[in-house]
Amino acid sequence: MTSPSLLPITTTCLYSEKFIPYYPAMQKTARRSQSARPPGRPREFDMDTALDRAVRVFRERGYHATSIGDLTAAMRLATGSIYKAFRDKHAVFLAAFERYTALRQEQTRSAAARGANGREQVRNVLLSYVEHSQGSEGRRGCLVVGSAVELSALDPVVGARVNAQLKSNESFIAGLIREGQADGSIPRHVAADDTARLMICITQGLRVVGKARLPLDGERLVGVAMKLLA
Amino acid sequence: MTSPSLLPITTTCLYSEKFIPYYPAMQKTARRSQSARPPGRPREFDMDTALDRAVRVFRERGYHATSIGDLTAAMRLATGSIYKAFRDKHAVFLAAFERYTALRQEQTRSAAARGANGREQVRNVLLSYVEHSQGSEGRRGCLVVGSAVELSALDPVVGARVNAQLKSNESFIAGLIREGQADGSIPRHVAADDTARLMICITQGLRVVGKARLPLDGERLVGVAMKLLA
DNA sequence: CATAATAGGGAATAATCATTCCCTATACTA
DNA sequence: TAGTATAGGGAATGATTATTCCCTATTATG
Repeated sequence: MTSPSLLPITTTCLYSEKFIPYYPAMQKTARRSQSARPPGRPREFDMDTALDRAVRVFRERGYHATSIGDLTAAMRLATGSIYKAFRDKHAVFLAAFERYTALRQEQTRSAAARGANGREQVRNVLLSYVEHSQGSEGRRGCLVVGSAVELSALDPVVGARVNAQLKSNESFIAGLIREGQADGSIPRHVAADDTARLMICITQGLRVVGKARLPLDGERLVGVAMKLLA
Repeated sequence: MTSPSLLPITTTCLYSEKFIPYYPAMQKTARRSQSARPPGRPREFDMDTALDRAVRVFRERGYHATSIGDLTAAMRLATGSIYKAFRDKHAVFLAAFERYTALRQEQTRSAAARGANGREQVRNVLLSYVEHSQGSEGRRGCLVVGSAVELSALDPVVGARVNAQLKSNESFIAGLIREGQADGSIPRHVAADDTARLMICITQGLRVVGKARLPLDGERLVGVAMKLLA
């Protein structure tokens, strides 16, 4: 969100050597504009917008079925330009993954924030997941689930990222449960960690089921799921 | 299981024109051995064993990342032989999918059968899913989940199969819940269909989480999940 | 026993893919 | 204003892919 996405596409690969936090490009361009000559045609390119479009393609087609041609079309960047901004296809994917998780995390946190107490916050998170797993958005799929299934086992870099993301989501939910126990909206005897892990299974499962076009009724499903907090 | 897997690899593509139930090869070879001349070298090939090996590769690598080379190595069949037995890679995948779901269905039903009443049967099904989602078996992944995520959206044939499989699993669980309500082990007020759909989400989510190498404790997770039948 | 038919294999092919290379138009510097 | 560095583009490349084609060893039949 608060990222400097307006950047020129440099000659040396910008994104992802070891994939430093968000955009290592920042430091690089900053450093260059001091010491060396300024660039030729800085036609301010919105890399976040391009990445959003890459996210969309990767969500729909997965990693292997997405060709560089698909990416050039979606990102509106020529082949050479993609390879100047990213080391390779894998680096584009990693940047898209990072972008996707950042956006999703924000959506989930803000859904939680709309709840008055811990219980309501968990409920809102689950409802948000159902909504995102439904309809056209659901059919587009989740990049975390997609990466877990398609790449996790054979790509250690993606595997680690998926694992970290799931753990982060899980501890977020566990935190909400503990909040609920503190504010009295969730009984003390609820096992926060086990329940959070099961809820992560539910959220990830919702994405699978939504992608397979089974209809999902938020009120009904979450109504049943809230029994887990009884 | 009860399928005639010992078959020669015929000249005309055996499996999957429109993918007739299990092995259309049966009728074909039978018909030929009557009218025309008998074959050259019928070195009884166990196609089910070959398919099991294909299943393994597809589960580990997914569809797109599995090359014909991977399949020849795994199935111990030369390129030409694969293309004599199947129309194309897609047909191999469909046959592997069918084989996988048949085996899994059997495992799930027999897990359920070990329960004394409806409640115990649901419990056993969930426990069975956790076990299969764990460890090396879990990391190998589920072909239904993999197909849902990687192919469902763009491949209508696979999409329909995945959808049907999920619905079948769901109605199996709904049936168990209703049995439990009949035998008194599950309260009447439990919404069978909604609960079954949520449980399908749990099972599919377990496969995602298991593939991402999060540890899964069967007793704890299922213990929490059984609250859904309260 | 000779013959014909074909199962199974693997080299050849054609398409597609990721990646590299180089060109051109631009805009800042000197 | 002339010079130059380079952003962005797109053709060329080499690797990999799915698929086809054809060869060979085998065996039931006449």
